[in-house]
Amino acid sequence: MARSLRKPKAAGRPPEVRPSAQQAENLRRSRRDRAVETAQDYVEAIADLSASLGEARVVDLARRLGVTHVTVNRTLTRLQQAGYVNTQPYRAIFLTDSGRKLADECKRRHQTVAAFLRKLGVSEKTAELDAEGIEHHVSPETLATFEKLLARR
Amino acid sequence: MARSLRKPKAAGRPPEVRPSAQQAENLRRSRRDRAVETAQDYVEAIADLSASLGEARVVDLARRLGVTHVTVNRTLTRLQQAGYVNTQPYRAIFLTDSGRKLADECKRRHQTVAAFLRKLGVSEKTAELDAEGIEHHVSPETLATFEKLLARR
DNA sequence: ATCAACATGTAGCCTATGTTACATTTCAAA
DNA sequence: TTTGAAATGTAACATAGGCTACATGTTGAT
Repeated sequence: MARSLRKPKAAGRPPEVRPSAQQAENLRRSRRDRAVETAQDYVEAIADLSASLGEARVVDLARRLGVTHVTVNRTLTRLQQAGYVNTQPYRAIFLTDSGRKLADECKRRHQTVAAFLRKLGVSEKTAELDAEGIEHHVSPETLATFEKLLARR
Repeated sequence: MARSLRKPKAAGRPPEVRPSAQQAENLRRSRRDRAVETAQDYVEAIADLSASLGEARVVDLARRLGVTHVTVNRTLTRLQQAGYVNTQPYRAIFLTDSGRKLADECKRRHQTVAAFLRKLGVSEKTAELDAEGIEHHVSPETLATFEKLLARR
């Protein structure tokens, strides 16, 4: 009843390599994306806080992101290595040009996704909630489609 | 120029507790969701492989998910603890009732999202790619909206 | 000018998810 | 029936992202 562990020499399945490989690639990308999601959430939060409070501090970021200041600290170290932020001990956090650019892209994408969902009839709260997760997985093509549909009507 | 580290006693910002707290909660949820994303990807893959090959084996899963068999192995251990799969050493992997139910939900959600994107005019390939990442972040309300719009027209 | 309270930093621990390298088991074929 | 290649399992390591507990720095108020 159970299939053998080894596939028979010549028999085997047809070369179903493509679909599986394609899916694997999709999932791999999906995972790889996760690595940058954090960076995006951080730079976006830093940009917002800088705009509303004049500067971004560790505690504010922690509150905003829903984590402890320790997590914020460690992540900031990596973001600095990645060239997105400038930090000095006990000082406020500033975005680099690269960080600011990323933040702008993220904000725009987030707003587009949220606006699109609202336009579809999704409630304000849910749209915001879902956009938070979805925004990181929307390709340029899909984003463009959203924008086009938002412009119409 | 730099704002003080401590906020002035009474002055401070207005109780901007809500927006920030809400955002933090959204992000927290977004993160929490990640924990189950893996389970969903796995049970979905197992269901598909079982359907197409008669059973799901570790190598097939690894190929399909784009990871090594080691990662698959460890994850399966946790999925078994979570009650989604049944495994025995050197044997094929089987979904429990609970696992099958989860897989069905995921598949349905994935197909809905992909179909919705295609209907918007997104290309086949991109729709599939984006759906892979988006599906895990679509709330029941948004999914229902997608389905409603798919039914129309 | 002092100092207590708050912000920030550090040490150490945990889980999830990846990896490579190597050991063990299975089974189709010689 | 033997056997070797493929499948599976295990050991040991790395990174990302959480946490608590504790140490250190800063500064508004006294």
